[in-house]
Amino acid sequence: MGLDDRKLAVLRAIVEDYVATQEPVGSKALVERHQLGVSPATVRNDMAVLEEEGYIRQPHTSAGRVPTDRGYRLFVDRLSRVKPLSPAERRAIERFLVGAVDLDDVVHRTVRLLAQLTRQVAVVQYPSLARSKVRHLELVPISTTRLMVVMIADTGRVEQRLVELPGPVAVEDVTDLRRLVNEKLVGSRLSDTPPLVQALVDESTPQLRPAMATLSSVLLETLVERHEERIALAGTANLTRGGLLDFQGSLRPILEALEEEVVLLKLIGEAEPSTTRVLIGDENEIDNLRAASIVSTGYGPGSTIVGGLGVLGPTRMDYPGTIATVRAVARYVGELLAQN
Amino acid sequence: MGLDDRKLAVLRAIVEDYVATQEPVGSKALVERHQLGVSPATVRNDMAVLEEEGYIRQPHTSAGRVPTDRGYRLFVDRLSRVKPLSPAERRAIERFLVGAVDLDDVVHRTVRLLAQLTRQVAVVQYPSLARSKVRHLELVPISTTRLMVVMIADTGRVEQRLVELPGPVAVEDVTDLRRLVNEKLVGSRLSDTPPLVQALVDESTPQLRPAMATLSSVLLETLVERHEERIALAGTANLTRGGLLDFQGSLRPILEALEEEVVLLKLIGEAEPSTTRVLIGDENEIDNLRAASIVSTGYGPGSTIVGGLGVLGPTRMDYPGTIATVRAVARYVGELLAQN
DNA sequence: GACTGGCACTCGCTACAGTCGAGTGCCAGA
DNA sequence: TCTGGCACTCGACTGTAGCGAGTGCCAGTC
Repeated sequence: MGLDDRKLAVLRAIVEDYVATQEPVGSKALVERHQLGVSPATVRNDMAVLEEEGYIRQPHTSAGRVPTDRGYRLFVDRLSRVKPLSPAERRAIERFLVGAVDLDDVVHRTVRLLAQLTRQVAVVQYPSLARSKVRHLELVPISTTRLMVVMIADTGRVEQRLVELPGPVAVEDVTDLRRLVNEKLVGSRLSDTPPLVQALVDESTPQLRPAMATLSSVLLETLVERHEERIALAGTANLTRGGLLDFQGSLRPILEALEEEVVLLKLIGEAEPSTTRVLIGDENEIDNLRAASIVSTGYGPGSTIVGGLGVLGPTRMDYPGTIATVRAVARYVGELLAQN
Repeated sequence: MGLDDRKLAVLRAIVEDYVATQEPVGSKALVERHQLGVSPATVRNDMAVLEEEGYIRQPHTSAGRVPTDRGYRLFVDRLSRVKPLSPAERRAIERFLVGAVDLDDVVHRTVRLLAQLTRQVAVVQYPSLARSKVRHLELVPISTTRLMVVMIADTGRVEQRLVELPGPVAVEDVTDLRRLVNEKLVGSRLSDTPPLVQALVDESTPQLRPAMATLSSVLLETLVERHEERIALAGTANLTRGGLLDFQGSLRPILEALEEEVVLLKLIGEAEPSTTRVLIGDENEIDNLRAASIVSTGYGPGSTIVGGLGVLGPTRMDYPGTIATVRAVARYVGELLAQN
């Protein structure tokens, strides 16, 4: 029941042709377009086996074959090598590199670039706060009882939050607070801060304690507990390529899923170093995305990972090309971040 | 050739029925469902006139009538009154009010609320920087030659930008810079700052001048010239309601337009006080949105306007209901902003 | 003069039958 | 083990026919 080399070649040919033409592929067309060295009849026999094993299926009798999710999986794992990028793509990536002024700018450029190169929906997670270190905390008095706290992370992310103090606080006290939190927190990972933040409250003078208590609880709440993840999205219009054949006629579930940040984070936010994750159709845990595939990876300066990025498209997707592009973009973004 | 009352009533009935059923409406069905007090034949004559005048049209001979963009326009201008909100809607809006911690939070909640209530695509512009006043400018040294400048506006918006200085600057000099820019700029409208910023450079000591020059050019460039407008979007999945009948079969142009911030800003960002703007189909200047209508208005604390919000949907839209909802949401958001 | 009922006509939609052809499974033979 | 041949399946397409919603027009009525 093992699949011999020719059967694998047949599967590969089916996947490639189907991805290219979007039409079920038959035995005759297959031998014409690929040098398989055997007759259509033989290919048919191979196809019968592949179908039995669940790698391909027939939309209906007397139609060609179409890869199943399982077929794509085998293709990705064993039958394809990563395509080298074209010079044009390489240039496009480099061109986008220059002139980014800002983390926001970098993320937006990246997500658009990714959408454009892969012609799919692109998703980029902002550097995760949980994986960032505090570079600076700024406290800006808005009124006597209100403070704007601005956190600048080493990844370039800036988050702010309004803090409603329990009572009025003098300007000099704000200065003290600022000094204290910076002394204690700068340089530490946000995910490691809870004990430090607690210590801050404990060590405060009685005068500062109430303010420090609210401040620290806000810090914990916004920056650590429900860690403010952010996401950028682009290329949704690419979903309409290939008419209504992909995604079985309705974009609705896909569009709904794309609006849920939580869902997207789950998909691209769980990146591991230097791996590219490919989720094909059913492998996906989100019901709305059963008709889609996701290719994602982590990015970050050097070999550390601060966030994820990836693309989403129909299961009928050019996996080798997409994987190559996603990896390349992630690497470039990493370099860009390392420069700062 | 003026339209008498009954003809207007017929038009109104056609619009209402078509919006409700999404099907061309015929003379017989019309007299059955509305108390017009005349026979189908009479209605047919009226329809013929309405068609001649360009308010309705027939998709094909022997089909019912469908309103044209011009018909909708007449309906909106003269035949509909703003629907009062249902208690449920009112409650929904109020419920969303409480618990917003942040400008970001407010904007996101608003856009989701709007999408949910109108069942259309919702767009909310962040308070425009051009219409905000500077509340505070913070300069945070990132390295000796790099400064993070954080601007906090009175509307709650916070923008940051990395500044690459021409040479190293001492910490005390940063303190001076900070004091100077705040003294000069706090309280002023961003759109009015260019001369002030120029003055800042002129009045600087020779020691500070190079740094101040770069700083001020960055300020001008990011905050004034290409005034960093931001936009939030929600409810794209609502585009798929009504199958493919709306938007003549393809969502692509719509989705493309929605990705262009510039386009959206043009649509909802040009708000005038206390007016609700309705753009119907062709009236729209963006080609991609010829099949869509936009209902938008301005919002802001009190009677001032700091940004725009609105929804986008098919021309076949419940205008009275949508207008009411958009207005109500804008008013509530304004109140919310006034509290801060 | 305005409205109405009646009538012939239009034309999209659906159902049905027939044809075509791509593609298959199977089998006997090399 | 592969191949050529053959019968079979079934979706896609075409053409025809009947149905019915809806129209425009006209003669008649109030």
